[in-house]
Amino acid sequence: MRQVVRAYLEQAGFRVIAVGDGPSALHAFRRERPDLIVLDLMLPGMDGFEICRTIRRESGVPIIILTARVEEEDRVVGLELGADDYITKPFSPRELVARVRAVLRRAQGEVTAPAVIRIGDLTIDLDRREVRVGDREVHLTPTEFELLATMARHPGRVFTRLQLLERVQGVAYEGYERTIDAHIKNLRQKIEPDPKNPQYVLTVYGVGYKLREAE
Amino acid sequence: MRQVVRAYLEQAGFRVIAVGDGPSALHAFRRERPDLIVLDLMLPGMDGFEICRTIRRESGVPIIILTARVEEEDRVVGLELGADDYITKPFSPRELVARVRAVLRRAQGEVTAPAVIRIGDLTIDLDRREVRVGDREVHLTPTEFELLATMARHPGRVFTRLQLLERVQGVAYEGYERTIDAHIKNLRQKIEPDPKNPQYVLTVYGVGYKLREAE
DNA sequence: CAAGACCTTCACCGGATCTTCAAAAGTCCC
DNA sequence: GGGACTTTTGAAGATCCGGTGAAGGTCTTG
Repeated sequence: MRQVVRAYLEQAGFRVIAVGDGPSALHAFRRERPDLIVLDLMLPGMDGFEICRTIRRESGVPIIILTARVEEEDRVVGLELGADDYITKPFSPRELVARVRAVLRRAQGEVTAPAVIRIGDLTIDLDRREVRVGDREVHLTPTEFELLATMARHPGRVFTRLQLLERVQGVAYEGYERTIDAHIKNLRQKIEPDPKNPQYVLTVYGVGYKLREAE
Repeated sequence: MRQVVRAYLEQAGFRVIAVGDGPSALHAFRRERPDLIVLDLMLPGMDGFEICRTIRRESGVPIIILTARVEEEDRVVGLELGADDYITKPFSPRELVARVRAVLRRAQGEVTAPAVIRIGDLTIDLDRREVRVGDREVHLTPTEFELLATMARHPGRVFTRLQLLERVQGVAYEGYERTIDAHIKNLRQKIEPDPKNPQYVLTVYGVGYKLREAE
């Protein structure tokens, strides 16, 4: 079994260290600091879950549990102990390799999404909540940022004041539509080179506002 | 089916948007920017793999494929298209929830790469759980360390109090969001040269906190 | 089992931000 | 060019938000 897994993973280009019991596994983990661990729960010498727990206490290394235990309970426990994936035997070696790749892909940095929108000189980073004009960072209030971000997710599309209000203060919007105007004004002061002649936040007369599209 | 999945995920504390066909899925994805997508391959109106591929072109959002197709070939293709996990029917809802958590855990934070993070004079060793300012070691409580470590895994990214709370006391968070403020205050006392003018742990007004990026 | 460490909650304060209004300026269409 | 309507703008008062210190509760550890 161990040899099959090793062979397939090496075939796929990975360097593999294989050991045959729990204590050896812990020891090898501490010595080698692998990029990923495939852990068979049925190792002699130590409860598999216990090994998983111990490793998790010491490190965030990706762990794929491989086992004959098919009980739902075991799967849930394994995943909640911090395993990244849980594969039951019999399994396809090709699938194992694909799962190893998927977990590594995610674990080695492929973080969720850049989430950066660029329009002309304007850069909007949704995760960081940062807005830059050229390379000058501008400070926006929460409402201003939310307004800009809302329009930036659909450049060119027109938003009515009501839509913007809802987005900005939640569905339970109530109150003066014109409040949006005030925020738009402040936003323009901050991001427009010439607030009198907006080139980013455009007015759609009689309807609302929209953000210019990237060219 | 959709309702079952929705019910379980909501029960687990997630906010769910459910749609019933391919084009709606793409549309909802673009509009809502979810943290994770559970994708049924058998949606009407569009090939499931095609949807997966399209989303992957636009974003690194975590995707879990859910399907009745049990062929090894399909699994491998799904995972290689960039899916993070592949679950076949019939599946246990509890397992689905556990897998959603596992993928999110990995995607949202726990990047394995660097165990030591340096930001200015601040050094955070995740494996050793040690923090130094300059070469003075500072003692942090478990909660303080967890807070700092969470933000340090994504310097610059903004975390809401709720996200931090969840991370610090597990998914079953409950209680006062502003508890976080107290920990932040204590953390600042320990690591900031001038706690009144933080240069590491920054407040994002109306949203939460973030850690300064390394320059 | 008791001391100490740690966590949670609360209420108050000052500052940041939001809302509202009315006047001024602009736009549209005949 | 003019009337009706819409948007812009500045300012002021109201509101919201984060920082803080203290008090009490809970968990850990010897």
